[in-house]
Amino acid sequence: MGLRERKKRQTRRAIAEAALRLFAERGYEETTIADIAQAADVSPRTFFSYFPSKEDVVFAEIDERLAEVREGIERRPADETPLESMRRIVLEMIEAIAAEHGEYGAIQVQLVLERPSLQARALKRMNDTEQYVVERLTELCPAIDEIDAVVIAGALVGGMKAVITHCRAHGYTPQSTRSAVDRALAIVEHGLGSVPALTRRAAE
Amino acid sequence: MGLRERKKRQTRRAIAEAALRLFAERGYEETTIADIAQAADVSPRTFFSYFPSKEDVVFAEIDERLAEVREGIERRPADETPLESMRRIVLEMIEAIAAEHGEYGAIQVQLVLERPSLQARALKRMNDTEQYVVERLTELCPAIDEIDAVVIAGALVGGMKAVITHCRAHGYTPQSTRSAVDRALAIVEHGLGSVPALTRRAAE
DNA sequence: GGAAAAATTTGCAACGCCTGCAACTTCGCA
DNA sequence: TGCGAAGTTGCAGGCGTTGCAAATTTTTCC
Repeated sequence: MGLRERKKRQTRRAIAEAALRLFAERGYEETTIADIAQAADVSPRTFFSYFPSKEDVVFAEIDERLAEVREGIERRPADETPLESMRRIVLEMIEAIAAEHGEYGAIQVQLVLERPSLQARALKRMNDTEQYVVERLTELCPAIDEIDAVVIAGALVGGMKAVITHCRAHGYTPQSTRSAVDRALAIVEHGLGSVPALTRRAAE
Repeated sequence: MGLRERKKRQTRRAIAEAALRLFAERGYEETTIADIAQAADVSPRTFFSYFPSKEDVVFAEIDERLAEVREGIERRPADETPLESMRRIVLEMIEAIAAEHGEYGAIQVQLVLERPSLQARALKRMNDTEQYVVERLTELCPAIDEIDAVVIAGALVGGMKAVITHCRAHGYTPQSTRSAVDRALAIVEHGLGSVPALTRRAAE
């Protein structure tokens, strides 16, 4: 790797760290691109040659992690059922998303939970990985109905998103988060009909 | 209703229609707030006293419709199981979301499918109605576990969102969309394990 | 080692969204 | 008819974002 590439990586990192630090210190809206650029020792214009927008810098880390996970997912033992494979894939992704990365993980989570616009962006990303799940799914079972694949991915990702967000927002410990995820997977796999409270009549 | 209120309603409508017409004619990004204001015969500044942002004008109609649905939902016969009630609620909401409203319905859908930022906003709204589903659910079954409620809402809304988006993007007819929704509900209710293709081993 | 070529950074100007503010107009009510 | 409330408007300005061309740095090749 040449000097050029090394420097670019370094600059990218400097910008991201400066941005997250400032966001933590004085808030997201209160930090301008100019502030970030100054803190990272680059020109404001350069910021945009590394990140397409101010919002993207918040998701840079998690995106890298997700990309790694996707690469690792390509090779899976072929002797498990598609359902088992999907469970694995989902768990690995959750691991990547839910783990606190570096020292700024908590800040990123807090920012996303607080700012509606960041939340929207996060949901968009979630939606994009849902597309990925559809592709992986149709690859695992080529005979599957298109609608089925779409629905399964939607319900799976939707359910997982819901638990994780809930656990995050309510300060669950990693352990309780994990057991909540297990519970969520079970519900999605066995159906809403398997939840007793749902099929009991309200009369009492 | 006094003159004042009537005029406001009228102005709001004028702005929304002008905006959607211009979006359709020359594109979303190609239309500025100034253009919309001029077409609606108000000052640019006034636009923002009716809609908080340019994006919101795209969702104004659907938001109104959803609000109506929510009001109608409050009163449900108490002799059905929560699961049945949820199905009704979901179907009514889908009806509201999926139907083409007025002459601009198709344009709104197209805009949202095309523009990533609008897609993100749409997902955020979806997420908000998911919160509503959680509330309604815990109301229907007060004894339900918190996590269960969150997961169920997430899977339900996630699955529905996935089918509808897919049908929309692929130009399904209303009939085939409806049957796809039924299929989706069945999958979510009975669980992914009920889909044969998923539990068959890949070996053949 | 040095010059040409390629990639990167930078400053500049501009556009468009959005907001706060203060003046102005319109409406409702007594 | 006049007063207060509500709504509209213009203005000034901040901020994110982009295109462009000049300046700088890195690579490549002689």
